[in-house]
Amino acid sequence: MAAGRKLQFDKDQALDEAMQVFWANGYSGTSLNQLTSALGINKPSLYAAFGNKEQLYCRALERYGSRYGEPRLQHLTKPDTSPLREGVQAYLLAVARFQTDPDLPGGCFFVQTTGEARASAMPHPVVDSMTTINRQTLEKLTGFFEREKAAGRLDSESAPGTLALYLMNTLFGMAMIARNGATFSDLEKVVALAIQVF
Amino acid sequence: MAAGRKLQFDKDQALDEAMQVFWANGYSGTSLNQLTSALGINKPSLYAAFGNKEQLYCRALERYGSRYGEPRLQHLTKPDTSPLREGVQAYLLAVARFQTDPDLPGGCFFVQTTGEARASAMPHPVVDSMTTINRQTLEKLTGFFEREKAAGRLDSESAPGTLALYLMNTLFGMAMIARNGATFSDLEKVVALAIQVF
DNA sequence: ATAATAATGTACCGGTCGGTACATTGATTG
DNA sequence: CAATCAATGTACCGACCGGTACATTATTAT
Repeated sequence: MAAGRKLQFDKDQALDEAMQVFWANGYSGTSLNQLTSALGINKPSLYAAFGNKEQLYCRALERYGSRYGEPRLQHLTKPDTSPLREGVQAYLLAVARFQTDPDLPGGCFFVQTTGEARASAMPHPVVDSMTTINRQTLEKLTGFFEREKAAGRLDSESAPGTLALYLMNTLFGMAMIARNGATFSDLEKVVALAIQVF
Repeated sequence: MAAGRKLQFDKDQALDEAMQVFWANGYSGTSLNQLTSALGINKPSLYAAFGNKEQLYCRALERYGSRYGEPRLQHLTKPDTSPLREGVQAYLLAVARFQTDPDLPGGCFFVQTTGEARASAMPHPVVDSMTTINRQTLEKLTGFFEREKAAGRLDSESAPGTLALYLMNTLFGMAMIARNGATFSDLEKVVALAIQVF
């Protein structure tokens, strides 16, 4: 083992905390003092562990994707035998769950970042990272509908890309009305209507 | 006429500029220097005309509502004889037009503000104002569906409040995917699917 | 003309921003 | 036991933040 003093905080836990602070307050709405007091460490420790504010934000984005984004996507592909509409419904409801979780900042960190991405105060690497994430998400959803269509389980005449865009629109909308205070029950009603399209 | 030097800028025009700067960069992402250079005036003039940053933001919200929000709402009620679905379509497409206008910051200023409203850096009066606007919008949409239902032009079995929430969800979603770079053509496809619910 | 009034330009205020230098503390290696 | 090395706490940096004091410039009323 390397010599020297040990880390006096849990790096993963600190990253989770930072993610929530950024999620709640945005990039330019979050100060280093907010971060250090939320993480319970001081600035030199934060900089030694994560680089700087911009790099910490990018790592928080990655953490959010692996912790909240990707796990829910599995609802789409898991039950291959059930109707398409049920898979989409399960996916949307799973997303609605954590978007309205009272222990979380509300909505979706990706959507928050997308909204802030055109601000001049947002560093370009963060914008690029967010753009890539959104493009990949749309591609994943498009691929899902393409496979469903090839399998003959897609009644709609719409193109897979169009269905993916509509689903993305629904997801983004849910994030914002959750941010505005909508409850899980509210989102349930929205989902019930939204899946009629499929 | 009152004595004293004349205003050397157009107040309405300056408010429009300020609205766009806030719309593009958010509350905490916008600095006074950005505002003064965009409006072409200096700080004392800005403060004499609009109070402070917080009050200017609230006036920008009002301006946005009267300039972009309310005019589009009339698409819902104007053609009382046409099918409900066509009215909703006309409304959504009119919204999609300015959300993707290349001369505007993209998306919806109200949605941007809603996303930032839970940030600790956001002044409470702004949050209250935004909360009221969103509540009133939902009430207007609910009232629309209630009247349509009373007139027997509503096929859906869903409650007016639920339909209003779904419409709001669609509007918020459109704002975010427009913010993410979606074109009017993209939003057209989303609208075509979204109105199938009605 | 001159007094009164209102908007402008400049220069500045205390406070906070993101980021860091440096000395100290604690753990490992020999 | 030093000697070494990494993480911490403190104290600070220049830059920018929102906001304002004050003198100057225009404009109107007397």
